Amino acid sequence: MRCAYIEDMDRTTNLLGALALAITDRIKSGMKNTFDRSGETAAAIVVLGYAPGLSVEILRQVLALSHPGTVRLIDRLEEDGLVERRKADDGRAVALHLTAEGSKLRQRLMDRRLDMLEAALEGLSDDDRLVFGNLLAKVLANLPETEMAKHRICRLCSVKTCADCPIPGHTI
Amino acid sequence: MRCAYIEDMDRTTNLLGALALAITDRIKSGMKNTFDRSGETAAAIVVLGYAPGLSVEILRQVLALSHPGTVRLIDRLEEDGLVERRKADDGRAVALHLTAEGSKLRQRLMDRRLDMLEAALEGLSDDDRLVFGNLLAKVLANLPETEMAKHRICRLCSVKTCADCPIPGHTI
DNA sequence: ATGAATTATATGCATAACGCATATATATTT
DNA sequence: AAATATATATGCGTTATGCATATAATTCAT
Repeated sequence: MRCAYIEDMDRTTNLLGALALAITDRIKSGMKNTFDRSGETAAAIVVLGYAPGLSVEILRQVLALSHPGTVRLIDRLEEDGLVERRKADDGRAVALHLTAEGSKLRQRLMDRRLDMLEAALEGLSDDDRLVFGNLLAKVLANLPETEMAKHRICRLCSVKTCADCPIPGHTI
Repeated sequence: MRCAYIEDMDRTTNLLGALALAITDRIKSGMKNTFDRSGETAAAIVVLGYAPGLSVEILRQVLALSHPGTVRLIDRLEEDGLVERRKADDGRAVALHLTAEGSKLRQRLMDRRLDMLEAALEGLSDDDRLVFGNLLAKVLANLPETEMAKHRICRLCSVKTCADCPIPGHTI
């Protein structure tokens, strides 16, 4: 026999999974309409906007891809004219930079993501939104187990600075 | 100039995207440890558990894949010994059924998903959890625009019945 | 009731997005 | 200066997809 209390816990747990899935579906599909690539390609563009000159190795860790996977991802973005490989201080490394076109696309991707999120939150009152935001922040603050996980969680975020970011000690 | 009100709205919007991404990352990675396939394959197993005898065509709509994509997905699951194609009433159609092994794997996948979700909610008080669950339900209730979208949102859910499901009129 | 349209599935072929193993170039350490 | 470590790139294979098309069964219109 299970008490109502436990049932409520299960409900919250499962609902979080359902909403997370629905929201990422929508964001992915919205972004795919703007930029016809899948996987971590869009995330790479957003991250490179926050961290111009990033190396392939660090980008790899943020995207949680293999080394060759990241190299090929950058190959594709370079072919698309969205990213440039430049010389880095460390002669082994490559400094990745968005082109002007890449920056424009990045803004469109981020806007599209926010559109999808806004639409999803349409039914919430202003009060509900505030409460919801604070709870989201509380959950987010507990999630990352490493420094890199913080960057990873924020790899699609639309914030200029992370002053408001609930994830402690996170600056990209 | 932007007022604090708008800033809070933006924060909630963005945080929902960040949390959704982090949670689906974790669920995907947890499920992948249990079952080394990606894409919609795990979702197919969960859905077929709820709807034994489902046709490829309906499954295709739930998973939002192309027809050939779904046929090949079922080919893989059949090769893995997880799904069987049986005769359907409609002679054109195929009735998809999980094998015993498929059902066992399905339970492991659903357990793994709940484990990841439980871990994410660890930092919330019981009160917070209830409030959070009600807000998640409110957002979820507004999301689906078609009947099929309801099934799609619930394609990984861990619920025997949808009596508690916040999505109106949803029975699989 | 029969031919036409529709529906369900499957196959041929191609591609995007990866991973593993390995090679190469540059830095760092001993 | 040699050995080791680090950053990137390439060869090759695989998984999960899509588009175009073929085949089989059902439904509909006459």
